[in-house]
Amino acid sequence: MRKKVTIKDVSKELGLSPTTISLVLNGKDCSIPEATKKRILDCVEKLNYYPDTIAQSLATQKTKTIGLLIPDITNNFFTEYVHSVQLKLSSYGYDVLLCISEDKMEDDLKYINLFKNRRVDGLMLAMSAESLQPENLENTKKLLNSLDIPYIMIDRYIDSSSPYVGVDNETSGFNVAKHLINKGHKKIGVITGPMYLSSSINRLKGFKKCLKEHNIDLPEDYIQYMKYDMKSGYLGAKELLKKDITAIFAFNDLQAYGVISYAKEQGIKIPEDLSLVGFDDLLYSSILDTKLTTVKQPIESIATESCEMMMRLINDVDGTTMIRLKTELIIRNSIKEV
Amino acid sequence: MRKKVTIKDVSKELGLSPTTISLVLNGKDCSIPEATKKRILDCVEKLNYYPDTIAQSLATQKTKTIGLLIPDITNNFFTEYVHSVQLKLSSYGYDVLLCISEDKMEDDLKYINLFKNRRVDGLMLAMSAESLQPENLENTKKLLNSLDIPYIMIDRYIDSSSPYVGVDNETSGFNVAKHLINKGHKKIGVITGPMYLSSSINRLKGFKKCLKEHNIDLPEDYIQYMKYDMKSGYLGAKELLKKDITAIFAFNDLQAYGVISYAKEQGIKIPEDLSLVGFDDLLYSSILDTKLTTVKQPIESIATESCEMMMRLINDVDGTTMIRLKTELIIRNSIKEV
DNA sequence: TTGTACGCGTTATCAC
DNA sequence: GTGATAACGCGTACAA
Repeated sequence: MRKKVTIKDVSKELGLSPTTISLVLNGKDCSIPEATKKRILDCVEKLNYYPDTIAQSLATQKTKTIGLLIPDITNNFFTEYVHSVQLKLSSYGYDVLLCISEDKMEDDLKYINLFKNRRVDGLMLAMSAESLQPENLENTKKLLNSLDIPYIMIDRYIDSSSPYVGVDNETSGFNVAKHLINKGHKKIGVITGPMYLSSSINRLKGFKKCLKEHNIDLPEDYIQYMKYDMKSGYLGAKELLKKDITAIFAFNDLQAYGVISYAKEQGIKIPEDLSLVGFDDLLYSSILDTKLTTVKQPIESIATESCEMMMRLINDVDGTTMIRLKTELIIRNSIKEV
Repeated sequence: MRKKVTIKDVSKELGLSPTTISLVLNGKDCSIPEATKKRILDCVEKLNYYPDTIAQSLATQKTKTIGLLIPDITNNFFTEYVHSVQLKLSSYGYDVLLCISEDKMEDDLKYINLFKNRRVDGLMLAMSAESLQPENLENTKKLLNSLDIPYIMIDRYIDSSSPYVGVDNETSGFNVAKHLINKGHKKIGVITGPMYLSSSINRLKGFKKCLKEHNIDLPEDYIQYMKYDMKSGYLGAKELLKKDITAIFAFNDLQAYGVISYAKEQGIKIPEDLSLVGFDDLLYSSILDTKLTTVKQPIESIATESCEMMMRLINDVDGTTMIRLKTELIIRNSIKEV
């Protein structure tokens, strides 16, 4: 194992002081002759010197690392987000430390502490559902406030005091309702996510608003309050299909897959017997036997916007800290006109 | 932003030397009175002191970080692996730096260099298909050999000179063939992955071996050499269904989904008109309309074994460096008896 | 049992 | 234009 080449080695080789070399390498070319500059660069190349990130971090107190916390890795919405973020941040010279909380508050805490210890320069957080429950909310807020690291919330937010990037869930919910109503549906069941997540709250809000505008009733038992996974979709469908509904709005695609699974089991055909809308537009939604009509989240834009916001926070430049992106209704063939 | 508490602060507060405190904190309790120990621990608690990871790293030359490189984040095989690894490593006190190569050799190179710069303590690599192509293999080997960091290959290997964890693909391929043959199939089409990936090579090898043992022919045009994604499955099915085959063995589940998609489009029923086997047992395979018979990779075991091997390499303890785990054939209903 | 002094590899400050 | 020197915060060998 060959020894690491340090700046001193370069210094000795050239008979120049480390300071000078450091200046050139970091582009702080106050007043160094081109000739010397070239000599340094050549020598660096020759010796294959590159600065030690650790030592750099200690000296500058910056790690060029961003902590990224997501609740669920089986949900492709988050994995695609992780990918885009990693790509984008790397173009800024930052790397990402990834942690997965499995929607447990305990892990949020554990990993945020880990990020603090690692002295990451910024945090991008999609907090666990548990941390956002009413009884834990105060503690979560306290935790975030005590952070001396810039952070932004992703996908789910607490309140306007924290920087946030996500989609306009209210309008999205509204648009789904509008589409279903246009197709003649009046008895629509809903499968929500956890109702302490802003995404669920707002999707439902927009949905209800549109129904109200059309004087359509939404009985409380048409709403199944569930979690954001496949099993919840299955169970929700089971309940809803006891009522005489003609359509289901699942608050994410995983749930919609669960609905499909239950319908299949019961010999209920989609869209002939039941219309279905999802949310997210995961990869699989386009290849299922019943191609799913769903709301597409602009994952790449979310990633781009959140990375740019992060850079703004880190570099202390002004700009908006609350971004809600538009979604797009992708119409496939899981909805029938009635 | 309050100042970080350093060991000196603790030292001053107590009137003890930093050395003593450091000793206690790192459990090197050679001979320190319980009383002093407690005083120190209490004070550390009170001041909320925790050591600076960066400074620690610089001093010890260890970062307690593992670089994890995967080719594709939309493939749930890898995401589930990432999750398990992160969990397992964190129990050893290690964190993971994640990079995704999108199967590009250029990115393998870029990220491995990044890992080197970051001075990670170890590398876990699922190299890109491109890096493993014959024409690039020499360069890839050279790159790996020049690494002065312990590394292991995941899922796909080069040769026995590199530590490796994966599954026994040959036996797996053999077992799929056996199952299909038992069900009466004789005309079986195959959709492979890139044939410079060990996984593909060995799956095909085992598959052919079993066919040969049963004196069953495998015409060259029953084999579609493709990539490990959904589109390849679609295209492969399109070709294969021009022949009079009764079954298809797709080398991963994503491809199988592609086959399903094409079959659906053509009104070909699975398993009535066509039998299908996949590989991986992704989450979705159990909920598709046609529940997929597939080979389950023990992802958690792969993660566990690879993390343990990593720890062995890092701590220089002996042990096997080549692990091939057993797979399990999950029989659902995508195969018909003929 | 405890303290001193130095090394880790940079960057930054301030003379020269 | 260039070069000492300190600082970053911790670990550790060695001395007391």
